[in-house]
Amino acid sequence: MSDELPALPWERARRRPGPARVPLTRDRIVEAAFAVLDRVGYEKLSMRQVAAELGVAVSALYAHVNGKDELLELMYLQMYEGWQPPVPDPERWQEQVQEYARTGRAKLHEHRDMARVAMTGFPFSPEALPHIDRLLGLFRAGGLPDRIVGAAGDVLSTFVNGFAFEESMWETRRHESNGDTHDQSPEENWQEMRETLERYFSELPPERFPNLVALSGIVLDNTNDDRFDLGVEIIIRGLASFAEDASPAAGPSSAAPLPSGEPGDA
Amino acid sequence: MSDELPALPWERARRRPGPARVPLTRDRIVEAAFAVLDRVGYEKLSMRQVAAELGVAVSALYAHVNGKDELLELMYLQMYEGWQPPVPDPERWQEQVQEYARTGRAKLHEHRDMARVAMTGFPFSPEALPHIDRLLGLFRAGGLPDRIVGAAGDVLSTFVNGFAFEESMWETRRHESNGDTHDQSPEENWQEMRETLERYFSELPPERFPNLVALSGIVLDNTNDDRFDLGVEIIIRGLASFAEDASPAAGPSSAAPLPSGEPGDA
DNA sequence: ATGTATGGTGAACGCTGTTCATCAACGCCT
DNA sequence: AGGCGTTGATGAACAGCGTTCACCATACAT
Repeated sequence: MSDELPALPWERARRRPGPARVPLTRDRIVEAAFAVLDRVGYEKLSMRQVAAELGVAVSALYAHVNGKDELLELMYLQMYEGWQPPVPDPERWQEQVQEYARTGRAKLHEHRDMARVAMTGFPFSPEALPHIDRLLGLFRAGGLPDRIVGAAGDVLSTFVNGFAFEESMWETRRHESNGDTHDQSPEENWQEMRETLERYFSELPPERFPNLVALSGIVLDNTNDDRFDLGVEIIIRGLASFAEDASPAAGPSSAAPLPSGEPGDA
Repeated sequence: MSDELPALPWERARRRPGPARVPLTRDRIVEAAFAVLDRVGYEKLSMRQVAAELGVAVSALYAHVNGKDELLELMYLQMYEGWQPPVPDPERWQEQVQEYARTGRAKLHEHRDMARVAMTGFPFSPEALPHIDRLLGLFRAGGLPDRIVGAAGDVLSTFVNGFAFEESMWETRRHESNGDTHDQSPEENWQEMRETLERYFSELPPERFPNLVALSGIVLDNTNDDRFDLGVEIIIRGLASFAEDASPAAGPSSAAPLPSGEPGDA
């Protein structure tokens, strides 16, 4: 972008002809991988496609990245980069958890099929340790007993990832059946799919599926965002019921003990 | 099994020589796929391996199964076959949910990497509708308001699948690093891995990861089963806090209204 | 100007899912 | 009994995948 000017004659001798060669780096590879992912989806994301995106031979990638697994993990890590759970405020820990979960899902929505990339990799990497530690700190600030805190992380992260994963599945299903009809916004498309599903459920034989037909209207009225928030709220209420102060489930908590005296930034 | 007797001479003319040819069926293919899965794991499960397991050409499979995706879905469905949520007992719905989740995980553990097969397929298939309907019935029997019931299914199934999925990931990691050391039982192996992890966490710099080191002992003392049960309990408590009778989180519930008058078997 | 190291190239290997023309065996009908 | 049609397995092929390796061109240091 900065080399578009015609090269001066004496520079000709120093610069090689053709477009200026930007060096290949891990970051550029990851960036290209995201571009390919957004364009073709997880299933067709391949080393060759990434190389093509960069105008480079496949084998060149392997000088910077150990393999496809590592590339996927790099994407996963880059997604988390710069995102940290908030510094715990014991008065507001429930809202903080809600918001944490919401932006977690939002991050997974930043790129197509990102939830599937996240599921691919090994769940534990050293780079994620600060993140995990702060999340645990958030739960401890809520007054949860230590033996609950670990399970809290399990439940919450499983839900966020799993929910986004299912959304990703619906999305690719939509792509498969819809072909290339770009005439609708994604929102309209979701809406149409919800209506189709609602009709399908409501036309089910009520004697065989009494609960499905009874719930078809209520459940499918909700947007995905509402369903997600509700799920998180269920989890938070369950957690709150273990909190060592009182104020279990109902109403906003008033105060929580054990702020676990952690400084804001280590 | 019934054709092992030496063939009578006049039968020789009718039966073709060599081993009696059992016809290829979907069920036999799925069975072979499970055998391959258990032996080599999800990553190396391929159509060719399944065909080899049956002593058959790859292309023969495609006469009975539409493709690999369908085969995986058949495996997924077969896993659920004959498993139904219990008929709801409003007095005991919380224990029923616990038990339901437990046997769900157990089913996913019946075959290696089964959780990954489950994640692969599309989450909704008509064959699973009775199962889902009964699960929803269980939640409704607990007195949960309708708008919660759908989210309840989300949270619970996401946790069960996600938890088993992570276990599967740890398992394949163990296989990769361990190579072929069959000298330990899986239990000892898990134990050893837990100890390694606990040591790793406890040796982390406490000023950077105060919560991780503080929790390293407590969390890792628990077996996977305990962590799973605890997660389910968190979810159940969260659900119970929405129940329309009283008795929210603490203590065993005494009675629940709205049995939703559903007959045991349609 | 020569040498050397860094890093991209292209071809190859072995694997994958899937398709297709071929062909053998079986039951049925005359 | 003999021919025929159908069913269903076969093997070869195609396109694509992840990964490796000998080669080579460029850029810098001597």
